[in-house]
Amino acid sequence: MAKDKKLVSEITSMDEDFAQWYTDICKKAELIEYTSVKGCMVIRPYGYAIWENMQRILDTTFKETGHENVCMPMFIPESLLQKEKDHVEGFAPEVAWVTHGGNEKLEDRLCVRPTSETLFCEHYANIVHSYRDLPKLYNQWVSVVRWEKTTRPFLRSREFLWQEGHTIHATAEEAIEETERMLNVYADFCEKSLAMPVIKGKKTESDKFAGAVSTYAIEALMHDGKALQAGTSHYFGDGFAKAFGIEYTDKENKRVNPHQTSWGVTTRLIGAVIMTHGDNSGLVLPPAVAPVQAVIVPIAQHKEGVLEKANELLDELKAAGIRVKLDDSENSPGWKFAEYEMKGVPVRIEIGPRDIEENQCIVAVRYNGEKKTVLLGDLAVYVKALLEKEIPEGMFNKAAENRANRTYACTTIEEINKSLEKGDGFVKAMWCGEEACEDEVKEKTGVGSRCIPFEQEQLSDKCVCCGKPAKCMVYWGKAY
RNA sequence: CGAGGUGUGGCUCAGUUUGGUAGAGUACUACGUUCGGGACGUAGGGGCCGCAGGUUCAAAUCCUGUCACCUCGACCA
Repeated sequence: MAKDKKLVSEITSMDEDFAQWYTDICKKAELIEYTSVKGCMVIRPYGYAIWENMQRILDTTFKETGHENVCMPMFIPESLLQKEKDHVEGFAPEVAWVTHGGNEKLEDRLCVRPTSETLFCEHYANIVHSYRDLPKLYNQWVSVVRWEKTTRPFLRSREFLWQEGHTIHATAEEAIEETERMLNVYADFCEKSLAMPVIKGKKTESDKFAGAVSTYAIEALMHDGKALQAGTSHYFGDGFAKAFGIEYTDKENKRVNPHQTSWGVTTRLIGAVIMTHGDNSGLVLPPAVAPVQAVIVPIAQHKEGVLEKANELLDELKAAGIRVKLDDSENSPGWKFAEYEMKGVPVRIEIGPRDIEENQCIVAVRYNGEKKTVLLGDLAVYVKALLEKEIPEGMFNKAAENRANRTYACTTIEEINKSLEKGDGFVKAMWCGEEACEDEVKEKTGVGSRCIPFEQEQLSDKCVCCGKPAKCMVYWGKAY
């Protein structure tokens, strides 16, 4: 077991050292390891277990909403990728190509999927013939490859794990409803399971997915005031259907094109959790996705009765359905405290000779550092309540407060610049809808449009940039 | 791709200016003492000093080339 776990930098000196703080946590909490494959990373067991928990929760919801899991090939022939013009233009600069099979050169080279719309389309074209075949609600858990120039663990790597949902519907209304429904699934997951507040909204024209009619997104604000897109949901209209020749016969015996959606979240969510909740001592995990929800640290474990009692507590908490671990290694208690704080374990239970005499133990909460003495008889119920209610709610409120402190409502460019002097964050400002203004705001202030939130506010009736009548309020922010 | 920086035990680095036995901290192994916030002692193992050439009696150190990685800028879940 490696023991040098101290964080090199601290979050208090946020601006310069934030990136260092972030990568330190990724490595020291044993989430990842770098490899000889540039821009890719090993997700280690502890990091992968977080992802598995996210998968389990989301997949359960997908099943409840009627989706079926499938698996498409990893390769897409160039000819297939070419069929939808906007789509190929958007993805071409960042796809990896397979040019040879063994020693033979391929006639139609294959790209390693950057996303699977084209494959799903080909499949739909084969199986959708009648209105009775619709809708089809699919999802797949796979990895995709995008040849990024600069990479960062979880936030941007060349290969990443994700879930991509793809659905096809008879009508536009149905498809739009699905797009919004899945965005809400993501938002609920982020807010309830990850304790991370998000803004739900629509992307501007310039920022939408390649080939989409409209793109919806959830945006979260990180510790350092930068915005992170945590999930997307796209409505495609019938554009892909036309390009791929997907048609069905409706009730009136007419041939028509169906309407499609796709939506996805990725292992980036792990990065979002780190940067939303992490602190100077390391990672802070929301209980719902923490691989270990509670750790028992015995004090003076060589003394009689300590390990026996610790094991009793272990069994009791396990029986209560808590993911609990007893660390009976030879490391000192202080070392163990620091170790599990680094790894973000939500609850720590200390049990030593003094406690055993008093029939109690100490329960420490990771996210706020609070320690309490709890009678052994009450422990399981107490910890269960912490994990299910108090900790997730407390973490959410803390994150929401940070976001509120870093959200600025502005009516002029000058005001935006002045606000940002206090630190990066979300800027709320009115917009006329013109791309020129969107670009100008970014150029003059450094913040780009993140989304047009569903929850609109009327901050003023003029565009923050050109002063012409405003169409909507936009969230602006710096991206990673 | 444009600019800057760094390559030395697993990790963090010193040593390079001025060439002369390969260093420290930490981690690792063993034994003993410890144990309520990253314990201590003793002993031990571990290096083609990024790679390839060159100069020299002698190169981690000087010269040439090369590769890799990191940070900052444009694109991106």
